[in-house]
Amino acid sequence: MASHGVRGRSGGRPTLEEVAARAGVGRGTVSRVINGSPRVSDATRAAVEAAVEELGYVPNTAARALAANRTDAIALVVPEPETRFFAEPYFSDMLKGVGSELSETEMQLLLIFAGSDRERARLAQYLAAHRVDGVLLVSVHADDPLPDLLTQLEIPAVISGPRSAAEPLASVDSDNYGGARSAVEHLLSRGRGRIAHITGHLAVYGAQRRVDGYRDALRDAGHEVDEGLIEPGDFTEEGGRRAMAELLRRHPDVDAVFAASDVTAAGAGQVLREAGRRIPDDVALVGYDDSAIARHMEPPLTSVRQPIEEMGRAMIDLLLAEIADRRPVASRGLGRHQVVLATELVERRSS
Amino acid sequence: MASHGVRGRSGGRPTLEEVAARAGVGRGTVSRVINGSPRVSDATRAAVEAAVEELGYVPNTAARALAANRTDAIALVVPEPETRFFAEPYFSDMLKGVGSELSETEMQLLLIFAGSDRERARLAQYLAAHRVDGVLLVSVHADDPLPDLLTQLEIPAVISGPRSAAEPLASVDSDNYGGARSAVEHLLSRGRGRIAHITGHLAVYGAQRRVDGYRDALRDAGHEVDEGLIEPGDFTEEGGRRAMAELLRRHPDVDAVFAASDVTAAGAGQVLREAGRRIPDDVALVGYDDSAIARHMEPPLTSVRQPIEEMGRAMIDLLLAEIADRRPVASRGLGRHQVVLATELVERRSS
DNA sequence: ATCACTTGTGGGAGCGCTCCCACACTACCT
DNA sequence: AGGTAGTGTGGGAGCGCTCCCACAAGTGAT
Repeated sequence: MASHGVRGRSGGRPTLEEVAARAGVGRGTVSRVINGSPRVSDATRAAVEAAVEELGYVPNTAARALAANRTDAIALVVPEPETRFFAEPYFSDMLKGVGSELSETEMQLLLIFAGSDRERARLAQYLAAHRVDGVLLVSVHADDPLPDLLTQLEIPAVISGPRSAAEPLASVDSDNYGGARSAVEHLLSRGRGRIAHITGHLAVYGAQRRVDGYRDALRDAGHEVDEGLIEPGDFTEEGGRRAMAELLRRHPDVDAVFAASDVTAAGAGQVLREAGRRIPDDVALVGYDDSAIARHMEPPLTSVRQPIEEMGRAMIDLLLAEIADRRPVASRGLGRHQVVLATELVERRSS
Repeated sequence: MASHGVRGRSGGRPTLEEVAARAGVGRGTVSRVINGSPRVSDATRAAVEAAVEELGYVPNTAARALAANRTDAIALVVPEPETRFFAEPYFSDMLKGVGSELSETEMQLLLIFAGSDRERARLAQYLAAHRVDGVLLVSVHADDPLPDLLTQLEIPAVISGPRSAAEPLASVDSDNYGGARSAVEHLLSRGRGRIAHITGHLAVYGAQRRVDGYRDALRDAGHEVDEGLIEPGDFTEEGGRRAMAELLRRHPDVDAVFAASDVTAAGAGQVLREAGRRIPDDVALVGYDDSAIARHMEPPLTSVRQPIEEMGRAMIDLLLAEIADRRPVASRGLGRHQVVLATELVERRSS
């Protein structure tokens, strides 16, 4: 029976109640000050803040989470193994943007890898326990069940790269269509007339939009689109090699190639060189992503850059808005839930 | 599949109490089953498990954290900016080891960067709120206040790379002394007699131990140690260049160099080449870390490899033990709190 | 003077768990 | 017969917050 009377006062960390006693106010008032409510007089606020300072009070997150039913944490879910995460600068930039935007807030960021089946099962459990207020989904494949799981659990989520034009989740993307256009227009302005396109994996919506941009750029410049010059790839280096070989076989007169990714362009470049074509003299080459590989290729690769860091920031903005919105459950307006950011063509010696 | 809505009062997630009602037992019994207590009869356990399944019950982490005063989360604190984190394979390997070991448990891993002052302030706040049960500290500088903060807050912590021989925190390290010895012994066995050492930053304990290993290997082989052949560096490439230039000036007869890191070795290699020395013909070169750069140098660099992934696993093991230990507060035995893992010399063409 | 607001404040009632004490029951001694 | 363990089990008492209702005191219109 003596066990509790002592414990609170002398023992561990100070509680709200102790701060209240010290400041000579009620528990509710301290809570209001801590949470920045405007309905507190200046004098009271000062008294409470002094007590907080003196006692070194730090709110107990668990208690807050339990009472308020929120966690003040969001997760960045990477449906890839750690290895790829570290290999691709995409994630590093994204994380930088997300981190910088989040540092303005009280929110905590969790990084969760869901590459293996086991990790995915763990993630599902984690989400079911509602241990985060929202989720950032990057690099999601079209058939991934994760987005639907999130919808079902009613967890706010933002996806980078919508899965289709009708993506129900809030999303942030770069302007794939415009980026592709700028690449093709650049090649046209350099006097190239037989411009081929090696696509990305066409199950990815962004890859489709790049094809659309390619077609429209040609059409608007008065060229007719030769569908034979569009060769399907899959974003990989090997895919680039295969597609380029096929293009050279069917269309030996090709004088420019726009590849849907830098690594694809790298693969295409190898095949071109092996076939004795000089870059850019015989065939101009343009990639996409402006990754490190673009700068290190020989010759350095012209490429379409996406503002990845900015995309990370935009995702956070959307997600925080979504989380704040979740009170009026009915009013899920289809407002500004899709953000598209402009790309930029970085010209180098390959074109 | 039928989620709930029948028994649940107002549509939220099922609670312990609801599971108890469904299984026809008391709240305490369900808690015991959930937490794997052995003091439950098989029949009761089965009934509870069935109810959990039917209701799709998932424990509320916040409530658990509040009642039990633990979070089931640990943090991996990286006192570096994100950029370096991604640049160095060290962290990637470490994270892999940590993640794999942790996936056996219910623990959640948080990745926290504390490169800037602002991030550090945030981290301090975070730790003061006791939002994690323990902390993994990697790549800590000797004068970092973080370890002491953790001690003061009584948060279990494990450090990679002790700050001194008297490191009070539990620590995991690779055998810097033995690694250095093996490098020097290898050079001796290749018939080299004038072996120089470019050190790491000597404020780092591990760098000192490598110097010790260098000295003892020579001494034990019957050579006398020429202190002039020990040139201070700082783990960087530029430091390697500077130190090598100095060595060549003072000791033109040097026929082997053991550098405290691969990048240092790379810097030294440049200077050697510029001075017209061939590697390994005129001067043999050995690095430390066995990083990607070692494989990509010309000629490929012999290097001492540290088992980083395994170090990550060992850190988790130590930390979990420390966390489990914290109940008998008095019995802070100075048991096996220091783990040292063996290194391995990877021989390549530079020696 | 009354009424109707507004502003600031105190504190009760939970949130969903874990901990632990009390209480059956059983089994096996004396 | 009574004692003395040991095993399962139920449920009270919190953990430290937020939410919200009640209420005092002030302000202005009637």
